[in-house]
Amino acid sequence: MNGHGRSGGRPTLEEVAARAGVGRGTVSRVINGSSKVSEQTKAAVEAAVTELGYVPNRAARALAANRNDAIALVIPEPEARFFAEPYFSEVVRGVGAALAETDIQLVLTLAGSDRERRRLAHYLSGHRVDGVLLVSVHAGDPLPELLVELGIPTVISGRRSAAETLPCVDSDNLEGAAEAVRHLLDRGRRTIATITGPLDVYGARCRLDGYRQALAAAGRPVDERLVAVADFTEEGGRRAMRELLERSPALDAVFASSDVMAAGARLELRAAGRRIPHDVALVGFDDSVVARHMDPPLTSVRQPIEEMGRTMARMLLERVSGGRGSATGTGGGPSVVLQNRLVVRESS
Amino acid sequence: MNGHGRSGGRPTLEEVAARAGVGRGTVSRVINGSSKVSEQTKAAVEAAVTELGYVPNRAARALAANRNDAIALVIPEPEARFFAEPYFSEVVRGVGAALAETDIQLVLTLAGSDRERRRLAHYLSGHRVDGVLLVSVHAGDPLPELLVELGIPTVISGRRSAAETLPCVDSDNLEGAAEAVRHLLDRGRRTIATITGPLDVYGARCRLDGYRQALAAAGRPVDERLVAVADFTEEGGRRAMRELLERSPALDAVFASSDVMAAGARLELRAAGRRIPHDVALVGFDDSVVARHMDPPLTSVRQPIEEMGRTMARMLLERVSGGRGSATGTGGGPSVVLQNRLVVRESS
DNA sequence: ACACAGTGTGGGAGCGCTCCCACAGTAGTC
DNA sequence: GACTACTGTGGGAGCGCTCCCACACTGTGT
Repeated sequence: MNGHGRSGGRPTLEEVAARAGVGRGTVSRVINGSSKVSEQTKAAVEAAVTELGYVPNRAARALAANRNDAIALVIPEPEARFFAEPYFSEVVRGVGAALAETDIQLVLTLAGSDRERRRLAHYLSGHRVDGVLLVSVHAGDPLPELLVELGIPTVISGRRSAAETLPCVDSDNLEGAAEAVRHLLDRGRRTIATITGPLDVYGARCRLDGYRQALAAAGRPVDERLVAVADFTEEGGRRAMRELLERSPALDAVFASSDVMAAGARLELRAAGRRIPHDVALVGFDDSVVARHMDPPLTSVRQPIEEMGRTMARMLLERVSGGRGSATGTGGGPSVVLQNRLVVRESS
Repeated sequence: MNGHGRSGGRPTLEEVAARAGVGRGTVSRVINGSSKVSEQTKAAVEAAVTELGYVPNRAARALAANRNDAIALVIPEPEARFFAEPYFSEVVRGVGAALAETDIQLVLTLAGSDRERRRLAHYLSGHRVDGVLLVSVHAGDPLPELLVELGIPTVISGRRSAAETLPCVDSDNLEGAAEAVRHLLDRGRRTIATITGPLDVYGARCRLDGYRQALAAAGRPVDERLVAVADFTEEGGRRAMRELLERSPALDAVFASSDVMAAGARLELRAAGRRIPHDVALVGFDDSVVARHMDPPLTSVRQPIEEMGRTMARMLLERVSGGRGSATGTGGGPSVVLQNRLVVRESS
């Protein structure tokens, strides 16, 4: 095509500038949509860009501007759970939607094992992303602190405690659980058990509190033998259900803190010869695909997960770009709580 | 905090060099594990690196070396299918495993809609990845050609036709399907229908061929009314099953080209009052989680999907780094075909 | 006439690295 | 003792951007 120098290579800013008959700075301004450029020059530059098929070199941009145009979605779970739990797919979708309009890349990071966690920490300390979305954080997790130390803007989903310092998006777990229990009471159930998530997850604890409060509000005593702690897995739900049946054979309803655990519970109930909902009513949490496909279809508390993902991403973007001007950094910020909704199906 | 200059910043190569009392070049050599550096200097540099907590700046490296240390896994499917179809999770796992040892980042790209495809094409022409893994390519897809044009090393999974030009990893679809059908014949089934994937997917066509060949080999005529084309979705499988039942009410076995379609078929069979496997035997393909959790558990052809992912990644890495030395580029390369295995469960 | 604030614009400096050329040192050869 | 042939090493030159300062030019007010 052309003689010397570059030839095969992709066009650079400088070449676009030459073509448009302007300076490098001007092209950069046009590309970044910023400040004052006359309509005329702008048009000329844009023409040159299309003619040459110019695409900015991301590495150069990152180096010069000291940013990465990338954020990480960190999911501290093993791969298996990531795919098994539809929760994550919705988060990813929401985050993706919020990012679609921007030129920001999403880096998905699973870190289930300790080894992977270390790799991740190393990766993050390389400052290769401008911000981090942290999903499903357990209580003792050192990751959030690390991020604060590194000064990387972070938004987490699900506060770690009542006094969360990081900006955070949550659903109203307590009220959602309470609604589920009220629904069971309304249906005339008398002995309502619950299967909780791991209690070092704040959200799981809130759901348990919702269960307790709803019972208390209805003037029912809370029998601790009706509470079984599990771990959000199907197998855990199964084990918990077995325990519950042993301890309180007379139960006639179960509120599980996740659909997947409800699926486990269902298997165990069926094995024990209990019919759903005739003998035992079952309610889950998440309203995931699992819920709709269960037999019978599962009543479940629907979290606006996708919206949560979208909100998180938007909050993070604001901090990332806001942080450049103001000195906001990682500092504590607003928290958003979204409402849940009970979806009633045949299992209750 | 500070007015100008570095101070707050992360350590640079130069600082490490100063600390170790060597030159920039030497540090670079140590970091990249390359060529001749005396043991002594090497140790000094490594000490400086740990003391300073040095982590290379990836953007600078990418800019200078003209590479990205990132490859893309492109999945031309909408998000919903990506999560619904366990196939992809296994691919991701395999690819992840192969990349775990390297310092190469995996960029996951879903491109279901046309709009997303265009974004992807634009992204790729920005040369932001060193190579591309292409999964589930349809016949008329322009993406592979684009990649060849851009000179980006590519490995695809599932050849597009018998005469695939790109390096490619495949499972033996034909033989897998044939084995499934032989198994049904062995069980004494006489009227075996099949639900295929979209026939512009070469692998789907191979499975259909396997079905035909197995029947032919057993001296059975192939009745075209026993073949229904679907699209790898549950709903598609359902529709296909309905068709089949209408056209050939006497069928006593179904081979579905994917587990998800088999799940759809099962719903429809059940709705029609056919018992599985008593009235109709059912076999799927993929041996995904769905298969194990179905009621009754589904006999299925197990593809070594994770291994396929691993193999693809390894092939790509070889081309990416090999391509730097030799002039290999994107050119045609070896293709690998892995064996499948029938997993027999209660549905047949 | 002068100063003075605006608006566009060009281009230098520099981001942190890799590449590679030049050169010192050491060792082997005539 | 001067030659070549290494092996390590230092550091210049860029990679393609963004940032920002300097410099036209235009106006407006005195």
